[in-house]
Amino acid sequence: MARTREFDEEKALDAAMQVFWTKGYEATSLSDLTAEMGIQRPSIYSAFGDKKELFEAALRKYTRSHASRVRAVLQKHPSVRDSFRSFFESLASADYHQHPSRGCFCINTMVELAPHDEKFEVLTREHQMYLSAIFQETLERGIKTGELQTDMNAKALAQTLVVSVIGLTVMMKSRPDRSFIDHAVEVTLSLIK
Amino acid sequence: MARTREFDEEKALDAAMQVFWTKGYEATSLSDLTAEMGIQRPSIYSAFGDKKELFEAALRKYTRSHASRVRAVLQKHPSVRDSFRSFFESLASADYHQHPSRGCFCINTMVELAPHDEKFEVLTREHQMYLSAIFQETLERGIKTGELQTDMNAKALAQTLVVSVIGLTVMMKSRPDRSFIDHAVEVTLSLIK
DNA sequence: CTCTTTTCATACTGATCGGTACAAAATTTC
DNA sequence: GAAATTTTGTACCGATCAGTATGAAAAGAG
Repeated sequence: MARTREFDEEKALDAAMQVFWTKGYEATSLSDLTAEMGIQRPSIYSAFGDKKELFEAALRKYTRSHASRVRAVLQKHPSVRDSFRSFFESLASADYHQHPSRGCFCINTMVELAPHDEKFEVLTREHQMYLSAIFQETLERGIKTGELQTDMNAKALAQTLVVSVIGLTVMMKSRPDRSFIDHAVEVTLSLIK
Repeated sequence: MARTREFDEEKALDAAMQVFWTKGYEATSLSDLTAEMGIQRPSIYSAFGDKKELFEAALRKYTRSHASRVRAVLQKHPSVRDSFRSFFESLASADYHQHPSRGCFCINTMVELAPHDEKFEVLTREHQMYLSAIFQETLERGIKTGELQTDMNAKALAQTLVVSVIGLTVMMKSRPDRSFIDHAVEVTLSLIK
């Protein structure tokens, strides 16, 4: 047939994800992208479409891998409480000493694009709903094993935990004292009874 | 002396605040600003400095008025619990049926600029700390009047409530079911014992 | 009224934006 | 090998970006 593609599409998309994650959509230029992806503009357009489509592909890649990482952490401990503690503590310490604080790509997109673009409103909402469902399943596992109170509202608590994760992730971008985050985590975990 | 300024500086700054609040820093152009502020570019530069300085002035105006609105709501009811309920419910319903969801200007800035610009990291952090202090004072008032348990950690709970406010505000940008927000508010309020 | 000083509107700057036309390079099929 | 087809690098497109030079308009001071 013809010439074969010289670059690895997955590696290029991953590089694009890193740039968009770090700088956001508007602040990322095509020149930033070609530099980090290691390919030229026409290759980007032929492989991924325009800037918005590339961003969408990058975000989808992120949410997929993020969801599977969260699932893994929540299944790491037999105790549901330990799982959530481990989840919140990794969240708090992960980006704490890295600059700039990239936070969560999906949350960043909720703030920057969701209000002005329905596609991203839906995409980000679906990811949060998925996280909420994972949290709920985990809580229900705890109820079944007898670790958690049988009369708790697993759905409502799962939704609250999603809100807390978002709040913590965003709050960390302003670099408050470590104790601020630790207190909030501690109080939030106290909801899991 | 000389010619007097024809525009109202406060009104112009307020218009700039609305634009930046709605569109963010990067997505707002000087042309957007001149159109909404009703003045020409040289007037902006002579009165406020460059785009970043104007943004900073707009954010400072926002945080001042936001802080006083929050203070007012938290003092509206004799009962601290009622005050927080009223605060969270106004938060949940305020922007619920407006498009686009502007959320909170300070939170938007935490996501867009704080990670890349220390000035805004500090500015947004200070505002969150101030909110946390208001929350804490309100909780301590409740302890004094006997409405709340005397052994509660007012500081830790105030910080948790700040995190919840941020989480709720950002979550609403993806327009989840109303019940999602209501559940999270209900569970969060249950922390105020 | 004249002079001085500041604000204003217009129009422009170089730089950068997202996106593409085009032709050389490369690879498979025949 | 030659032809066909796709990718690649370069170089460019018009549009828009943030910011400014310039001179006219306006208003107080003498």
